[in-house]
Amino acid sequence: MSGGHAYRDDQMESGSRITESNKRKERHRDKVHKHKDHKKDKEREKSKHINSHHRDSEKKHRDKEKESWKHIDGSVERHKDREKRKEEKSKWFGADCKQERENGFPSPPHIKHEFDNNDFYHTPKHGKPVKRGNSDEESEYKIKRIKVESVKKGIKRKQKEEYDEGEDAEEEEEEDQKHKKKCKDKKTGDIAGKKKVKKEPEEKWKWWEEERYTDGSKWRFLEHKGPVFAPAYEPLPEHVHFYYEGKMSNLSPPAEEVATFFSKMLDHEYTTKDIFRKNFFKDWRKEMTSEEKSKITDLKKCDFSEMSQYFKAQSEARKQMTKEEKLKIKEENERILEEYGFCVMDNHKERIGNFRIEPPGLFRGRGDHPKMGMLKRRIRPEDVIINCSKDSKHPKPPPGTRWKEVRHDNKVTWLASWTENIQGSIKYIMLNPSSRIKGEKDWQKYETARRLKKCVDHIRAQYRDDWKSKEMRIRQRAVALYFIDKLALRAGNEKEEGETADTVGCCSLRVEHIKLYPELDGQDFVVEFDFLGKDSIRYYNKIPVEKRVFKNLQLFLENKQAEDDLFDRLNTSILNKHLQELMDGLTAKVFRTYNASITLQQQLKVLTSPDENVPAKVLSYNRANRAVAILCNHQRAPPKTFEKSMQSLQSKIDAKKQQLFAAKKELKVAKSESKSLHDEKSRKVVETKRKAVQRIEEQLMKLEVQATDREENKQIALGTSKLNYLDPRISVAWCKKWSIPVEKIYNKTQREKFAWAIDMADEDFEF
DNA sequence: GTAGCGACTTAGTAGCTCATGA
DNA sequence: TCATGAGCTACTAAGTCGCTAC
Repeated sequence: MSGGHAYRDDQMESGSRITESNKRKERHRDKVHKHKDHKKDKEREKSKHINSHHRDSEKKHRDKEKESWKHIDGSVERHKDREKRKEEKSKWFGADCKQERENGFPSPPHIKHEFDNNDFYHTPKHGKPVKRGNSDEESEYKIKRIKVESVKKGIKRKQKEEYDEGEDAEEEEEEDQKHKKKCKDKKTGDIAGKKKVKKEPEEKWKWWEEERYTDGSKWRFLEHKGPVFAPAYEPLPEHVHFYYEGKMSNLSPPAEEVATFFSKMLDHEYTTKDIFRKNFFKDWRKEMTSEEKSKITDLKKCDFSEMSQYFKAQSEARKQMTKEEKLKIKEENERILEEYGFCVMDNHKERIGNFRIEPPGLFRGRGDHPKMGMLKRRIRPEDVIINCSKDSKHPKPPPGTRWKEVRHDNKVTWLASWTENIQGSIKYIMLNPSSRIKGEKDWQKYETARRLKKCVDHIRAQYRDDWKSKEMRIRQRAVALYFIDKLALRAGNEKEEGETADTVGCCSLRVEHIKLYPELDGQDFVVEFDFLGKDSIRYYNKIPVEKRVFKNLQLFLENKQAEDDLFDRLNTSILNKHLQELMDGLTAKVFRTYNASITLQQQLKVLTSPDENVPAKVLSYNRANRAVAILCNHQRAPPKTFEKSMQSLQSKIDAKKQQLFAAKKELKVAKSESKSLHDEKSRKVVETKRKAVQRIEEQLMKLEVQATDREENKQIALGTSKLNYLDPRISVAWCKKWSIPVEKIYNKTQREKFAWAIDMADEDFEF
């Protein structure tokens, strides 16, 4: 890794989402001259040569890799299997429909038995031992498997640990009993099945051992129940009022609904912001009757406090609900999850990520978003496009409504979509990260990053060479790439002005975002970055760069105003096109993935010491993770209760220290007693006291480690890098190498997402 | 080449849940 | 049993990037 990725404590100190008005002058976005000499420009022969040479080796590698994919692809076999599946499907369609009702999905025939490898999803590695009885029993068992899986994935997700076998046997039995009631016959079969479920751990579908589609399609069969819509607006009770100029006023239901959105946010900083208030008021007025419009003309004269109090009381009442009431709500949510939270994709029941349509409300843009406070309108079935397979049972729209469209596009992964009214962008209903479709993509992402590892030295050599190019566009590209590589900056697409907050990435950096220091704090050629990145999170960093980079930056800044683009002859499209030429599938964001993962791997090697115990090793892991989070600038607002929780942890530590002191004293006394008495009883007392001291020391150490970890994590978010940038196989390999339970670093959801890595990585895995 | 769109990933946080300790 | 707070999940905004039409 060139240059290394320096930790930036100063950045963390000052880093925060910037909300101050970062107004800038009308930006000079005119890039008339940008790339005007592009056609005339030709790549230097040398660079061409390097490129072509590199491309050759890349291609070889690519072909090799494609081959390896092909190996598990087996497209010919897939074709055969498809035929087979057709037959099976028609056979199933003729089958009785009882099962439809029983498992809650209308087309169980398509749900693949987890043991069945006789389908177009062919499992080459392990022919699973399947006990097959007569056909009746088999179909019975199929239903059972599906039910058990759904119960585990859905209702019991939170209570059950996937590696815990025996613990939840009672609950499992209960669920099994429920299921037994649903299945209408064959007592013997049920009992046999029940025993089986109790004894065998859940069989997870190992999609990573199966074929992938190579024709660009994402699925063959897709069936789901459609999205869940936001509940209809419930008007306020009679005694809750809105006041205008101190006078009670009744609002029409549409106006009242929008008013409730504002009143619910009254305690939030948003409602103090001018843009928010202005946008809200403008959109609110659109919902008013003409009478209301003429009456309510000034937001300052509006009093929402009674409404606000009502919602607070409601929220409080929810908290005070009895156990039974809470349980009832929980059960209802579980029922909805069970009904709408899953789909059937290519014979497997898969969890949907977000099956609820976003409810109406006020838009909460981040940073200085010009559209904050605008009304996010209610989405109706008529706005929603459903995507499913032709041969599936299509989801039904709510009574009296219709879908905007039902389409059957298997080149995409979404199940439903609609266009939101704030930015006009499309929103999707997609699968959960634990699904095959997301997992495959994730795995592929890390494989691309690993390919970059093989050619990164060459790419670095080339961009260093390009710093000397005669062409400005090439120099700019090379310097930008250096920043993306060294500092893990995002690509930085251009954004439509006035539509979103003013944030930038590498390619869209402006002159005002950097400062050059020929010498600073004893270091030469320092560049200071200060800009708002994604989500308006501040990026602040002072970094010494190579002389040539520094000189180039000086050149790029010549004759430019603060609001001008630093890289005026570069955009993400040009950069990615160039990267694509260097390596197939290479884009700017691959560098982030690569540098994050390689940093984790290196840091784990450096920080893990073999003699440490498990908590200390986990602390080392978190520190390695933290190094990546700092590199990627993943910040968070310090938790509101941070100081308090640190204080309470510190008092626990103090108490433990006192306890240890006392225990040591007792041990000393016991030792001297034992010395004088020389009997078995006193020796036993010494042993007990010694063990007590040891136990307390361990407890103290755990607390201290916890405190260190928490303190270091104050403003850093580890989750984002863990979920999106760190190849999970590195973490799994580390766990295996040091015998750390994987549960120590991944929670249940994360283990589900990374099931592929947990299964496939051994301790020797190298990124 | 570029603007716009569509599909997807990446991102921080509000609010809920559940474990823990008094 | 209850209060508290840490951890987790759901939510949805905000990015990236490829494709298409002009």
